[in-house]
Amino acid sequence: MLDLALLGLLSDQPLHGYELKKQLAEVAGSRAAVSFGSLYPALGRLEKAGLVSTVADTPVGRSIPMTGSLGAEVAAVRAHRATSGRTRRTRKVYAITPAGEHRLTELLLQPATDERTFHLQVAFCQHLDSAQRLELFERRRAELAMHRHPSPGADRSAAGDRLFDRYRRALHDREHAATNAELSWLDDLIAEERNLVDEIPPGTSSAFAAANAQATITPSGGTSQ
Amino acid sequence: MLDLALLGLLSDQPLHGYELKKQLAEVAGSRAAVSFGSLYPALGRLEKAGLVSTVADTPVGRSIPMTGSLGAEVAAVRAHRATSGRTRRTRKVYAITPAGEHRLTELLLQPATDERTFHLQVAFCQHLDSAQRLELFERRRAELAMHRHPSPGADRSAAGDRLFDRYRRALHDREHAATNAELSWLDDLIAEERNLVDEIPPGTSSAFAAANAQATITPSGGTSQ
DNA sequence: GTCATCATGTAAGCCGTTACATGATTGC
DNA sequence: GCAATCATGTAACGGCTTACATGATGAC
Repeated sequence: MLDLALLGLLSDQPLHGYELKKQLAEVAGSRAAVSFGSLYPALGRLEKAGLVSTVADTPVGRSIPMTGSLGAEVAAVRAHRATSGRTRRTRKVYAITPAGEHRLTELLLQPATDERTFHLQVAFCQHLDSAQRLELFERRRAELAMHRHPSPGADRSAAGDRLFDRYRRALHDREHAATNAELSWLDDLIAEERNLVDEIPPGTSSAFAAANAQATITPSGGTSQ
Repeated sequence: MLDLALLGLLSDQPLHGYELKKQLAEVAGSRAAVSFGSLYPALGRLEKAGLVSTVADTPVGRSIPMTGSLGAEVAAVRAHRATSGRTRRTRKVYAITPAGEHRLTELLLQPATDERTFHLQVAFCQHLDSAQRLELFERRRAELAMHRHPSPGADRSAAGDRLFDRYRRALHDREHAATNAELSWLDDLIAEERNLVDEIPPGTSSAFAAANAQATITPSGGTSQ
């Protein structure tokens, strides 16, 4: 899980440990927060495995909106020089390596064991192509639909029935509603992804696909752009 | 987390390990499933601590609806004798002790570290009185409301903005919706609990309170309101 | 007599945590 | 100078998992 989070974050831009922790909480919600005690050893491990490498010290702060395929380190360094002349020797800035990118793709495709991992996979699924994303979403959907609780009113007598008090019933009903909400969220994602696949004939360059993905946004609740 | 689950389950009725695992998955959803590798050592630990004790072997299956204050072990043994003459020597049936009940109450009142624990606390909160339940629900509500994500449309520029792609936006929006859903679920629970407190003047016997809690049930059909 | 299920346990290991230790930079 | 924050790390430990080992019971 940590590897996925770290590699995913670093595939956006090079970062140092402290900043990684902050951005992780931001991207994946406070529930995915990790402690330094696991973060730094993990970075060391990833570096030893050749999946990330330390680059020149670069304060990241508010980065440039990432204009395109421009080498991320270069951009970051440039931003630094422009912003302040200070050097911060104590920071170790990590960047993802090609091997790391490869590993990231593996981690994104690998069936998620838990909710948090799936969450992270979605957060970084921009690195996949539409077909792979569809697989990701649909696998999750199948998983959810499988061990779905029976609906609130149904068949109280079946299944041993540990639901003999109001609180367990409330819990059970809420669980059911939450699952349904996630299912329809997934259905939306899947439907949109299918549209992308239809609009972009196979073989089209990923640059075009990426641009398209940015443009095609659902008008929902103020998420206009 | 395991202790809470085990003590909670055993406070309903005596059970052996294998059965505990099954019922745990049932009550708390498949996400709370534990493996034998942690279950049995945990039971051993609880026994050594005097929070549970082994009782005579009792096949539990469909237990009697737990008529009241009747000693649970006695009931279970009686059920056994009536159902079949077989003895299953290999099972170790555990029952909760008074010390265990006390510990259970502690665990139910202790601020939940994670979602799963809160889930379990609700599942077993029948053992608390209304005031304590209210505290439980309201603490959770405060927690949720605190690090609540900003609403979907709001203030894109703030907060460093790691939300530059549609998938992260979708994730973020869903998170927001899920939090709101849980908040209103909690509000319902809290409102109902307040009604109970109002209906039952302080000082009333807990037996009456329990009967009342059983009787005042929302007409299902979901969390309408 | 053999297979599936029920039933209990141990050992090794993974993945994360908290607590501790250290030091640089910035603002007052 | 002093405190708050930034920044990196280590050590000990906790809780849960998988894999392994064992054996009883019941169905066919």
